[in-house]
Amino acid sequence: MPELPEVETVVRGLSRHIVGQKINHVEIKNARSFLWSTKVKPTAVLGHTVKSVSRRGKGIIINLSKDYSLLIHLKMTGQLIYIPSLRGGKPTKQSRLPRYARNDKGRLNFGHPDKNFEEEMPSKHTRVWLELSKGTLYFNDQRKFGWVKVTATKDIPQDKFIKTLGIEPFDKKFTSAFLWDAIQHRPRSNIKAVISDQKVVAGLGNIYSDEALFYSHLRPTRLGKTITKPETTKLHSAIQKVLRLGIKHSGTSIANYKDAEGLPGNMQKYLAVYDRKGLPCHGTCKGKVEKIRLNGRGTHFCPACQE
DNA sequence: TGCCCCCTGCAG
DNA sequence: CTGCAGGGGGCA
Repeated sequence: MPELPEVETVVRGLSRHIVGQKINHVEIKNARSFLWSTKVKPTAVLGHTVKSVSRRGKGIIINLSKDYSLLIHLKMTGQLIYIPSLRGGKPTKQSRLPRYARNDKGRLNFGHPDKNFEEEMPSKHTRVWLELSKGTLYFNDQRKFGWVKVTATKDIPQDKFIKTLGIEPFDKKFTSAFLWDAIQHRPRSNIKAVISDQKVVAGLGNIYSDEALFYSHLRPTRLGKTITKPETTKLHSAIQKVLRLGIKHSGTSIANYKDAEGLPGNMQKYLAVYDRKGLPCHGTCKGKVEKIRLNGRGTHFCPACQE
């Protein structure tokens, strides 16, 4: 369930490890996971070098030399994991990655709770992999919802996924006034639907929407037209607060999120309501977290302190 | 604007 | 074995 903090964590990890590396080979194990725009050939990326890695909403952009880019969406279960080439069972000097989770034998265990766990790469969920100069980048995706798309860099703004995205939550134009305006345009929608709409603000998914509403003391079911200006101001800062917290803790690993080094995030330990059904609210209200279904999504809130 | 679909794995 | 997990596209 990668949302903005998880995607940002992956992007930062990839930036550290794959920039400057050349793409030598692309292996496609699941055809539907690999797409290309009509203007480019799927082989266009071969022989090109990674210039930078960035993020737009929940989308990942790997910018290549010769003005090509890879646009990647992890959707629900996608992972982008970089493994350096091994020489004699040890990482080469230039590809050493001390942050990798290792088991007792010093083998990579991908942050698995079982110390002896060793996952094969490619795994049965690897849909695409890119062989780079010093290692391999694996795109794993259990549920096959995600994709890797080859595009010309100049066409990215017109890409059908990118062009629908709203404002970045850390853009200085994302103000409380902007959010107020968006809410006024959706008076009959519940507030959770507004803030998790990627066309409004890009990056909040189910987890961080529930968390932001908790910190702003707003019940997810509240209709847009009932939200006041002071509440909007609180919501605006809560959105930035929960996203920053998520990034600080390297994202939330509840199902299968892993960062670019195969390590899980820690944000699940700091969630106030998400995945805490029936547990006591962290506030002083003595309420218990409730879980309801809203907009077809599991929705968590504290009935005592969210009005 | 809300609901179904795309998929797979896992909890109940 | 059923239903749920939920990002986002597409459709009525």
